[in-house]
Amino acid sequence: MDKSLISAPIPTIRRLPKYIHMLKRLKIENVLYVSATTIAHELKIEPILVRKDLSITGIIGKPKVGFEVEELIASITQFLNWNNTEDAFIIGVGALGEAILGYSGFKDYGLNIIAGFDIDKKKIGKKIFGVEILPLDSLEDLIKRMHINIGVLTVPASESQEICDSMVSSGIKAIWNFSPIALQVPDEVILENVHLSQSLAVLTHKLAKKLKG
Amino acid sequence: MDKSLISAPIPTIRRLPKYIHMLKRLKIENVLYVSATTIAHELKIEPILVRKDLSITGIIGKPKVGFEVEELIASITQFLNWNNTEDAFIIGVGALGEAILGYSGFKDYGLNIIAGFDIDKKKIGKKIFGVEILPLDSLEDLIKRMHINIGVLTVPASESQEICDSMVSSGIKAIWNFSPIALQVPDEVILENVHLSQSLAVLTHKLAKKLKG
DNA sequence: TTATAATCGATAATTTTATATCGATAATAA
DNA sequence: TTATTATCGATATAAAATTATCGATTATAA
Ligand SMILES: NC(=O)c1ccc[n+]([C@@H]2O[C@H](COP(=O)([O-])OP(=O)(O)OC[C@H]3O[C@@H](n4cnc5c(N)ncnc54)[C@H](O)[C@@H]3O)[C@@H](O)[C@H]2O)c1
Ligand SMILES: NC(=O)c1ccc[n+]([C@@H]2O[C@H](COP(=O)([O-])OP(=O)(O)OC[C@H]3O[C@@H](n4cnc5c(N)ncnc54)[C@H](O)[C@@H]3O)[C@@H](O)[C@H]2O)c1
Repeated sequence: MDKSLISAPIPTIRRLPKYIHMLKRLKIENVLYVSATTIAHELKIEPILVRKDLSITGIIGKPKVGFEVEELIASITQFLNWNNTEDAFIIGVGALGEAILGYSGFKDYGLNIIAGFDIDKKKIGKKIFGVEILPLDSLEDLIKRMHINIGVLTVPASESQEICDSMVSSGIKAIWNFSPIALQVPDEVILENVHLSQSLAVLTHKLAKKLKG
Repeated sequence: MDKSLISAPIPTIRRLPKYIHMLKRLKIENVLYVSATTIAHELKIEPILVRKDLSITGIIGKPKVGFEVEELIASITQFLNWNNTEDAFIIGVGALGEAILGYSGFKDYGLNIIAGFDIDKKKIGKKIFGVEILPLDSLEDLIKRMHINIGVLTVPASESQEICDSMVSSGIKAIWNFSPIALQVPDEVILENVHLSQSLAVLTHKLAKKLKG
């Protein structure tokens, strides 16, 4: 049975990486077992929620001791399909694009960026963190020929819908969008947005209440 | 009555910036009125949910026409307290920190980064995008003296708890954390995490289901 | 060996969030 | 002027997510 085929609530999926972060640290510290209670305490969530989240990945715990750390990492990783890294393109190698390109951590999250695309002639042809920057013209052809499923979109907001359309027409399956725009994509294309403004909204609203209230 | 003092569900707060993005575009296009139906259609959410979200900011719509675009922008902005930008420090001016520092968009989201801090001597003393980079040693003193409320944390994960503790002891009120770590802060300190792995988890999980299922 | 304590995991209850219904309102057209 | 239509916003319902309860299990200590 392939774990990554099971459905889960989005909130659960979003918490799973938090568990992985903690578990990997525990592994480094040579901790063999960890209980839902311990995880919950560190991550400030309820133990019962931790157990529910973990159980969806198929792991079975041991009463009195908890879960085996390595087994749990493997279970979550399989569930997220992070054991199979997907090759991806990034479009727009500016400040943010370059930071993402240079971040080695994403390989642990199932993402392997193998090429960047830009319109800036000063960037095209160069290698950034070992990844070649290619002209935008070649994007469509390469998505098709290399069967790329994921596009990371870090172009200016004004350009993103156009690039998005171009990727979609080339058969891209999922777009990880960083531009502050509500991209229009067909139902079958997975769109995941990183809108930092959303996170900041929560922060500023809470802070305003704290300072004034 | 100060709008930013009203409580709202977190999901609502997280959607508000999406409305602002769309509304600002409409304003540029000289659109005067917009209905919840129109917003809902573009953002792929239910009209009733849009109305509920907007109503929490105190706006009152007009039957048959909808909401006045400018008034609605003002209403949401006030609710999020984005009309009062907060001065902030950023700690760790690496690839990501520099991208954030250079991003002019955050001023529209109530955040004004006025100084960066790092331990890298090559960076200290320089100005990046007009913002001075100062030595980490001066962080605590400056938070206190300048009454800084927000710290943006973009140091390596191994360093972040220590810097976090240092900011907390200097009286910081809110931390916007980008490192993949569950920071421990006292209850009264607002902690907002940007864990890109969470977003990626949703994407990879959906993609795996799509490709295999 | 037996009692104790911690934890798991199934089921139930509660809370939160999203959606549906419908009368009231205001613009538009007959 | 009056009918029609789109939309708002209050109230009600449904769905989703979280939290509580409790018997079963197993390591640890008496
Ligand atoms: N920098 C941040 O912290 C930050 C934060 C939130 C959102 N964003 C969003 O991320 C995106 C990128 O931001 P940035 O700060 O890196 O901007 P940037 O200007 O530094 O980089 C944009 C890059 O895209 C390239 N580009 C422009 N048009 C292109 C096209 N049609 N095809 C391919 N490449 C093209 C440019 O040459 C440049 O290299 C923007 O949409 C921005 O709103 C950035
Ligand atoms: N780059 C990305 O796309 C990305 C994505 C997700 C998360 N992150 C996280 O963001 C953080 C920064 O990532 P990055 O790619 O910019 O790393 P980076 O190595 O480019 O930058 C880190 C910066 O922090 C400085 N620094 C180190 N120790 C410090 C200390 N004690 N005090 C002050 N400054 C210190 C370094 O000199 C450097 O300038 C990391 O925690 C990383 O895991 C980055």
